[in-house]
Parts: sequence; structure tokens; C-alpha cells
Amino acid sequence: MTCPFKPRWERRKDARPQELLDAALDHFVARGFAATRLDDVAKSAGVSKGTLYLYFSSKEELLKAVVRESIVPLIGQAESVIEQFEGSSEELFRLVIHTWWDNVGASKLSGLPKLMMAEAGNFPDLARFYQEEVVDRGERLVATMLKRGIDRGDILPMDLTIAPRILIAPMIMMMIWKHSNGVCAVEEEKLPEYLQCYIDMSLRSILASAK
Amino acid sequence: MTCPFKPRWERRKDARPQELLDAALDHFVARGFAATRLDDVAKSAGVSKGTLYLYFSSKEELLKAVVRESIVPLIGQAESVIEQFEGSSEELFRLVIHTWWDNVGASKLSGLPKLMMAEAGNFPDLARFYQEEVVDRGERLVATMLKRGIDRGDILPMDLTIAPRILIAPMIMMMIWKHSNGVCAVEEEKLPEYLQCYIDMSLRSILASAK
Amino acid sequence: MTCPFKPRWERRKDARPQELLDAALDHFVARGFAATRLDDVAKSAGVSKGTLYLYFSSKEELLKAVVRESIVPLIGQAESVIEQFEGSSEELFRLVIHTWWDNVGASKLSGLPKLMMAEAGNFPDLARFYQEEVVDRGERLVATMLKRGIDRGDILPMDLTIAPRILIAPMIMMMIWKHSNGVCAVEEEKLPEYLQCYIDMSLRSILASAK
Amino acid sequence: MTCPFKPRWERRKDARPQELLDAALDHFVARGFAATRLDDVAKSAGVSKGTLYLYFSSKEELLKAVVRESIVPLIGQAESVIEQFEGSSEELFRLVIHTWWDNVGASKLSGLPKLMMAEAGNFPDLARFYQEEVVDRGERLVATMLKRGIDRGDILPMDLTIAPRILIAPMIMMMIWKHSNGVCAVEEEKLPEYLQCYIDMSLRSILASAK
DNA sequence: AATGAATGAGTGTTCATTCAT
DNA sequence: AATGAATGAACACTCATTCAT
Repeated sequence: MTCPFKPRWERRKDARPQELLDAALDHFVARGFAATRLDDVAKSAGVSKGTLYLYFSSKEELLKAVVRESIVPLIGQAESVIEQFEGSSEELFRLVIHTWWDNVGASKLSGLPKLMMAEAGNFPDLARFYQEEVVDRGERLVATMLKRGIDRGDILPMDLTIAPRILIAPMIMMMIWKHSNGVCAVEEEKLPEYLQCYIDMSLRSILASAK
Repeated sequence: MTCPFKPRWERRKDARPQELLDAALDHFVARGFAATRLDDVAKSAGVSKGTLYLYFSSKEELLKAVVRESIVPLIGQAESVIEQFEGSSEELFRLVIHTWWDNVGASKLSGLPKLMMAEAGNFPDLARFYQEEVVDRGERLVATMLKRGIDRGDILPMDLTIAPRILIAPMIMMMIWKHSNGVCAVEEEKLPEYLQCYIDMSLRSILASAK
Repeated sequence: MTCPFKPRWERRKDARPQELLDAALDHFVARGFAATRLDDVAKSAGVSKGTLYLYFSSKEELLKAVVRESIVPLIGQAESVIEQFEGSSEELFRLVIHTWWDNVGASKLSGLPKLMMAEAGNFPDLARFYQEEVVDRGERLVATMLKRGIDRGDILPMDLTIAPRILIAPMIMMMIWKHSNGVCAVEEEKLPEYLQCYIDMSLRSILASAK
Repeated sequence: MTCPFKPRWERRKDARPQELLDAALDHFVARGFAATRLDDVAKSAGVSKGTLYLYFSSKEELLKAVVRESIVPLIGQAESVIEQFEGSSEELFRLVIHTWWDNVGASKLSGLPKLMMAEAGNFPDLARFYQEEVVDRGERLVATMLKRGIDRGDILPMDLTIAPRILIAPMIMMMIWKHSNGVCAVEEEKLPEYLQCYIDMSLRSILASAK
């Protein structure tokens, strides 16, 4: 039987890596991989530089862990939303977008796309991983949603190899804007309006019913 | 027959700067500012590292020059297209997008948005410059185009402070994709289809006439 | 018997700075600031180049530290000698000069004057610091000694704004000679004779009693 | 028969090297050898950097030329003054010092001692040259003057291998002070007083007659 | 004779990584 | 587990030197 009062440091043993990943994501997103100093990451996480190496064997591995660990919760949720949904495509689209934004766009995970766009060239295998596990799954998910609507008749027929990406682009851009340090910055309180505008315009372009 | 002996160097004070900027843009876009080695930029331009410093006083100044020199021709063209156009909004939109893509999207200038998104955090004043001279002017340009259509009656009323940015987002993403080394990569020969799809979807979402 | 395996490095945060300053003073005096390579300083101190930067943020700060740390013990000793002395001016002069030479002239601190003369032009604020903390205090000290003798009657009246500097000049030159690598070099074993000659000539020029 | 009107550029052909040496001496004295940029020397002389290499094969050769060319007129004058003089030792000493200061101390040649002290360590053969051609000849000259006085009976007997150097030291220091950029700086208009004080003190220490 | 664009070796500085404690 | 002093490879930047013009 273990003591029911866990000393703080024992719990931290498990907690530490996530704190490190959080700090690392912040810095990588803000300054880019190369310009991020591990000293700064460590300081943000409240540990020494050496401690980082207890959990990640190199700066590159830290980056990979940041990406890999971050996406785990990214896609799964949305996939199950679509499978179980029964209403109209419009309702579904609104639901998916809002769910996505609440869970991802509003969190620090929203920094991932910018990070990957910026660093893909320097880490090809990480880029491949991200492409397969995030981009491809994300597009398939949207394609599924569109296909469902086309089959139901409330979404116009369209090329499902291309349209999903175009449809999603403004959403990705909004995530990038959040982290672009003043370029195309959007005030926090205006984001709902942007989301609204984005959804309305998108629906008008895909719904079968004249609006 | 040209002389087979290449001179160790050649006086080209006039042509040099642009060659250096071209090479620098390539590397900055591909690897990011920090990960770009001036040695490599110099080699790409066919000069020695020291030569870079004859024209740009530091790596940072080189980046600034890349951005500043690149945008000069960027915006002006499109602005004049809109002012002089006389036809329908649909025709104008198609024209503007195609002109833009031919002149910017298809050139290496298409790397600029990615570069600025990635480095804005590290170079705040450069970010401000880019915001004012490229982003703001670009949005004003699109807003003008929409306003014109709304006044004519062939474009639906909409919030002109938000819609332009949403409308343009997929276009910016396409430029970013071109340079993201495998993430969301689009095959060169499929780009016209993407453009087509983007234009069609966008028009459906803004035109007053039911399609 | 000590362990024959030298560790790759050793923690000596306390001893390090002084060792680095010692090594730096040697090189700066021997070759000048600009011609001194930090690699060499580090090697002399038995550390790597990077270690220097753990203690001094730049080459210039290293120079400043060398000067600042060196003079702390320089002047104070002599000042107290004069204050407490009770004998004749001749005895006092002999004592001051010998004390000075034993503590400064014979140590590596004797390199400071040459270093400062050579680098004052490149580091104006360091020069000002040296002027105020070493030169001015040194001259005041000699002036005090002369004033005391004039008041007692065993030293001739003289202009105390000028004479101290002239009187001290040969002493400073002897320190410079020690470090001028062959120019005006004086053999180590002849130094006592030089000191003797300098003292005798100086006394003859300032003492009131005909010699 | 040559044209009696020499165009300016033809005379400059010979004049140029001296202008270059003058500019080089200024910079070497002010900043030291290593910290002096040939760019700056060239600019001071009003020529391009490449032109320097038409006259001097390297930076080091320029330094050597500066020293060698400078000393030619240095010593000769004083030597002849002593040989021909007929009056008392006091008069001779005053004459020699004033002649020296007017011709050397007051000119830019006064920068030479500082330059040689600073750079002797980096240029051993130049140091040897300077030692033999300037220092040794200078000391011999002073020794000759003292010997003459001792033989006449108006100068006290003293060790002629040591005393000359001590006697001359304040003079050398005054030359160094002129170029030490604020360290021990002496106001231009106070120099005569310093000279006066130096001469009086020196005479009191060497003259046989009680003063 | 004179220029100045171009070079590239050399050095100050940074920072990911290691390891004794 | 955690630290932080030490390392050294890497890179920005400088400047003496070269050479086509």
C-alpha cells in the first residue's frame, strides 16, 4: 500500500514532460526552431537546461515530441463528431467548426500549423509524419462530411480532392494569424465575428439551397 | 565560343544586389532566417561570403532588403487593375486573382508570406513594415473591389472589415503551401484546378445572383 | 599519489575568474588588445574559449575587468604607508619606492601602464576610469609625500601640480620596459641597480640638504 | 629638355609615400597596429586602399617603413650638436633637450616610442632595429654628453651604463603622454612648464655645483 | 598609376550538448 | 532526478590582400 499523501516532487516526475512540451511549443511557435534557445525553454518551464536532456535526447527530438504529443488529441474528436451526427450539413458544418475552434483554435495547439509550415523544410520526416497524421486525416474528415452532404442532397457536388483544402484554408490562416506577432493580427474579441463570417461565406459556397 | 577561363571575379556592381536578394529569398523561405547560412546564400549567388557584406551590412539587413525590395512591385499592379476595370464583379474577381497568381503566386515572391509569418516575431519593425505596406494595402484593395460590386449590385452586402481577409485566405495558403516542403504540397500541374476551385467557391459566396 | 586521470573539466567557479584575468593580462600586455586571440587566453588559462563567456560577456568586458580588478590593490597600500610614516623624507621616499616596486613593479601588474597607454585610444571610458582611479590617485599620493617634506623643511619647494609626474616618470618607464619585449629591456638582475640609481638621482633633485 | 611647369600629379608620384607614411603613423599611434584598418589609413591619405599596395607590400611592411623612415632624421641632429658644443654642461643639456623637443617631441614623430613599446612584442625584428638605431644611439649620445661633463668637472661622476636611461625617461614619458588619449594627458600650453620642471630637476641631480 | 569590387582566412560569439556533482 | 559549469563546433562578421579594369 502506498502512502496516500504523494509528495509534490513525485507527481512532478510525470508532469514535467508536459510542462516542458508546453514551454517548448510556445518558444518554437514564437521564434522558430533555430532561433529558440533551450536555455529559454528551460527557464520558461522552471527547470535547468540539463533537465531537458533527461526527457529529450536533443533539440530536434524535443520538436518532434512537441508535434507528436500535440496532435494526439487534435483529430480524433472531430472524427467521432461526424460519424455520430444526424442533422443537416449546415448544422454539422457549424458544429465541426465550432468544436474545432474551441478545442484547438483557442488553445496553444493553434500554433502547430505555423510551426510545421516554417520548419517542414528542415525536418522532412517530421513533415511527413505531420502530413499523414494531421493534414491527410483532417482533409479526409472534411471530405467525409462533404460526401455525406452530397449524398443527402444538401451540399452541392464538388471535387472532393480539392475542395476540402480550399474550404479549410481560412481556418488554418486564422490559426496562423493568432501567432504571427502583429502580421494580420486579429483582436481576441473580434475572433467570433471572423468565425461567423468564415462559416457564413463557406456555407453559401457549398450548400445546395439558395441562400 | 566563349572564353573557357572564368575570371575569379567579375565586376557587376549593378546586377549583384538583385542576385543576392534572389538567392537570399530562396534560402530564407526554405530554411527560415536563423537556419540560413550566409555561406550558402553566397554560394547560391556565386559569390563569396564577404561580398554579401559589400551590399548588406548584416544578415538582418539582408532580410529586410529581401522583404522591402520584393514588395515594391507586388501591390501596385493589382491596384491599377481594379481602378480601370469596367466589367462585372465576377469578371473583375477572376481577373484580379489570375493576375495576382501569374505575377506573384507563380514567382518566387510567393515565398514572402511564409517568410514573414515565420519571422515576424523576431523582427518587429520589419513585421510592422510588412503589415502596413503589404497586408493593409492588400486588404484595402480587396475591400475596394467588393465595395464596387456592392454599389453596382452584383455583390452581396457584407462586413468589409472582415470579409476581405477571409476571402483572400485560401490564396495566401496556396502561396504558403508552395513553399512548405511537402506539408499540404500541391503538384505544380494541379494548381490551375485549385485556383479554379477557389475562384468558383469564392464567387458563389459573394455574388448576389443565385448560381 | 594523485589520480592520474584528469577530468575533462572541473568545477572551480570561484577560482576561475582570477585565473582568466591573469591569463588575459599576460596576453593583452604582450600583444595588445586587438592582436590577442581569446583562444589563446583560454588555452593559457586551461579552459575552452566558451568558458571565457561564462564569466565575461565580451572581449572588451574582459579587458575592462582586467584593468579594474588589477588596480584595486594597487594604490591603497602606498597611501597608508605615507599616512603613518614618521621619519625623514629621504627614508619615506626610499620606502615608498621600494614598497611599490616589490608589490607592483615586480608583479605582473607592472604590465598595466603599458596596456593602458596602448589601448586608451580605443576604450575612452576605460581610460577615464584608469586616469581617475590610478593616475590621479597616484599623483596625489606623491604630492602628499612632497608636501609633507616641504612642510618639514627637508624637501625643496616646488610646483606640486607638475613635479610629481616628472618624479614618477622613470618608475613608470621601468615598468613599461619590463614588458616591451627587447626595446629598452633591462636584465632582471640589474633592476636593483636601476632602482638605486633612480632613487639617488631623484633624491638629489628634491632634497633640501646639499648632497 | 623637360617642361619647366611640372603638372601636379607628377610631383605627387614622389610625395605620395610620405603622405601615406604620415597617415599610417597617425593611425598606428592612435589605435595600435592590429586595430588600424588600412581602409582608414588610405582614406586619411586621400587614396584608395589598393594604392597602398603600390608602395608597401603588406601592412607589416608599412609599419616597418613608418618606423624606419621616421627615425632617419631623429638622432643625427642631436649627435652633431654635442660634438660641436663648447659651453658648460648645463647649457649643453638645456640645448639638447630643447632641440630634441622642438624637432621631435613637438612633431608627430613623438608618437614613435609609444608605437614601438606597444608593438615590439609582435614584431621582434623591427624591435631590434629600433633598439639599435634609436634607443642605443640615443643612450650613447646622452652618455657622451655626461662623460664630457664629468671630464670637465661640472657633472657628478655616475654609472654611465644606467644613468642616461633614467635621465631620459621623463622625456620619453612626455612623448608617450602626448599620445595616450587622455591618460596622463598634458595640456598643450602647459608643456613648456613641464619641460622646465624636468630640466631643472634633472640638472639638480647631475650637476656638480650645489644649486 | 590608381581604383575598388571581390576574396577568404581568421576571430569573436553563441548555444546545443555533456557530465561531474 | 536535477543541476549548471564546461565544452567545442558552427556561424556572423571583418579586413588584409588581390587583380581586372
